[in-house]
Amino acid sequence: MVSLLPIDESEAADVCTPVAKEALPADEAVALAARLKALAEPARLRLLSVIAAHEGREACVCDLTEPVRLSQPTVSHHLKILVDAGFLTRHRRGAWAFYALVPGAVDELSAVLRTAVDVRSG
Amino acid sequence: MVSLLPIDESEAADVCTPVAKEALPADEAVALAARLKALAEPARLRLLSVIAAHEGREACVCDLTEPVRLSQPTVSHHLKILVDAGFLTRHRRGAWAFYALVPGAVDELSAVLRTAVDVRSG
DNA sequence: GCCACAGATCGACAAATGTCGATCCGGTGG
DNA sequence: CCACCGGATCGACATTTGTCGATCTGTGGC
Repeated sequence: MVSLLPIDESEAADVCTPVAKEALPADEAVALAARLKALAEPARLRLLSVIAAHEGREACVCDLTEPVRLSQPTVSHHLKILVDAGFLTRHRRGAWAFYALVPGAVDELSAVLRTAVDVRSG
Repeated sequence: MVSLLPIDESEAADVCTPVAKEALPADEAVALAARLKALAEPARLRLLSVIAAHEGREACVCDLTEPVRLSQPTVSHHLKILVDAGFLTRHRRGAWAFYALVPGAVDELSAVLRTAVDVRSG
């Protein structure tokens, strides 16, 4: 029903939505997917894990290239993505750049994920 | 330290690991990243959400193309990815293919994610 | 001032990913 | 049997993504 794929603009103004519960809005889906994309990479998961295992939950780049077996530019690239997504913070100490876990970031993401996608049997 | 990026095979046999806690093993990271990748896409998040909002937590493809505004082949493609990742099941009923949520899948993923990456302050 | 080193950025490149139209498959109903 | 409809698969294509070597930036020591 509803034809196949009209995508005509005439239905843009839907006064009353016949759908029972509205799904994830497109912009929310994009935002959530962006954060998930930051985690959906083996190297980045391992980077987070290595940092979490370090004392003080922080590490500099030179401590990270060897465990993940990647070049320094590649590690820097992944770290930037994790910082931009809010999972890490960066602060310089002397010549080194230290990356530290943002404490509740992963927890909060998984909570949002559950409420946005799964049961929500309200 | 440890030089820059040797990647020589001589250290493959590490009898005693000097690292305090071992990070995510590479294969585990790949497996977890694969499941996260399946969710890290706006269209797929919305598909899951639309299915979750349907009565009986299941829907056929014809009910899904319109909410996500994508062509039928693209929707089928995304659904296959979600099935392969274990978030949906597919079963035919007459001419239609019904996709249903796997109840605890997202919950379990977020639990694994937390324990694998985040605090684990043990 | 200059050199050495940690790290970021750039440019290039291969591989993976999202999207669609066209086509193929498989039930339903005439 | 044939037409039709829901859905899967295929082939093509543009975009994104991961990776690296080369280079730039910036900090500290001499």
